[in-house]
Amino acid sequence: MQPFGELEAAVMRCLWQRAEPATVRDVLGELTKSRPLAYTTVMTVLDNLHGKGQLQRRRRGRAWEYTTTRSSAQHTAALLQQILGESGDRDEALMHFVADLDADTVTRLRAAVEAARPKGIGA
Amino acid sequence: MQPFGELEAAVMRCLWQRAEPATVRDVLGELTKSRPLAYTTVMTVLDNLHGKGQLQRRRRGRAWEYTTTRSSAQHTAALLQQILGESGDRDEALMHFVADLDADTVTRLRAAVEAARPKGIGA
DNA sequence: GTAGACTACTACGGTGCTTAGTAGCGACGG
DNA sequence: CCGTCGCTACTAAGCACCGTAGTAGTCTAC
Repeated sequence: MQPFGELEAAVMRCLWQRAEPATVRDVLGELTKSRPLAYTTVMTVLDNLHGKGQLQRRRRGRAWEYTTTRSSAQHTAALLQQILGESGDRDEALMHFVADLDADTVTRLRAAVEAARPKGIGA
Repeated sequence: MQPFGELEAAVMRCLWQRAEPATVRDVLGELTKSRPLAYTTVMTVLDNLHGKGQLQRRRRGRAWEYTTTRSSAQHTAALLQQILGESGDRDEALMHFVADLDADTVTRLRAAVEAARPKGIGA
């Protein structure tokens, strides 16, 4: 699972925002607000993302209806996980990471960490 | 600042491990332990990484001596930061991220978060 | 001044993303 | 029943980046 290309990212963003299943035409309509794109271009991208497991699809009439397999947050979390996993020094990296966060985010992170400590169920 | 290629990553790992400045020949010596590479290949990669700002270099005799501009941990942290920044829902993403961490890492993360709370100096 | 080492410049193949065309199929309207 | 329109599947070309390396030029040391 590697980072998306530019257009792929735009497509994913579009799908994440609307929370509802979208057809090629839906996505095309959204994307062409900012730049001209061919119908087939969007279709190819959607098909590629489906092939990569990033999207699910179901028939609606003659068109496919695409949905993201993971929420944006889940995807981001998985990316973070992966980056951290590839890192040599997880702990050091986490330290730096937290140190660079703004105060507000640190607060939320602290809440999350506390919530994730149910007394020691750990691995 | 995007993820490294395979060889680039190997070079960075090599430089991070040895903590000392390294010449092309040094890196070549290290990398050829696992696979055959041409001197110029390594040179090109080092030069590219330097061009991308990932490496600094200084003359030593006639050769360049390369050093990483950031520690491995800093680099990882920056990547994490970037991923998170590109995400739509930072908070949700962090929640998922923490939820997926193993207990040990959560413990360390908690320590990091606590360390980052010097009473409320916030942004 | 000749040899060796090192750099700069150049180049080519592969892969993945972006972009899109063409052909074919199926449904609906007349 | 037939044509048109929309949609999909297949195919493909351009571009960028990475990996890989050769060649030529320069500088030092002997």
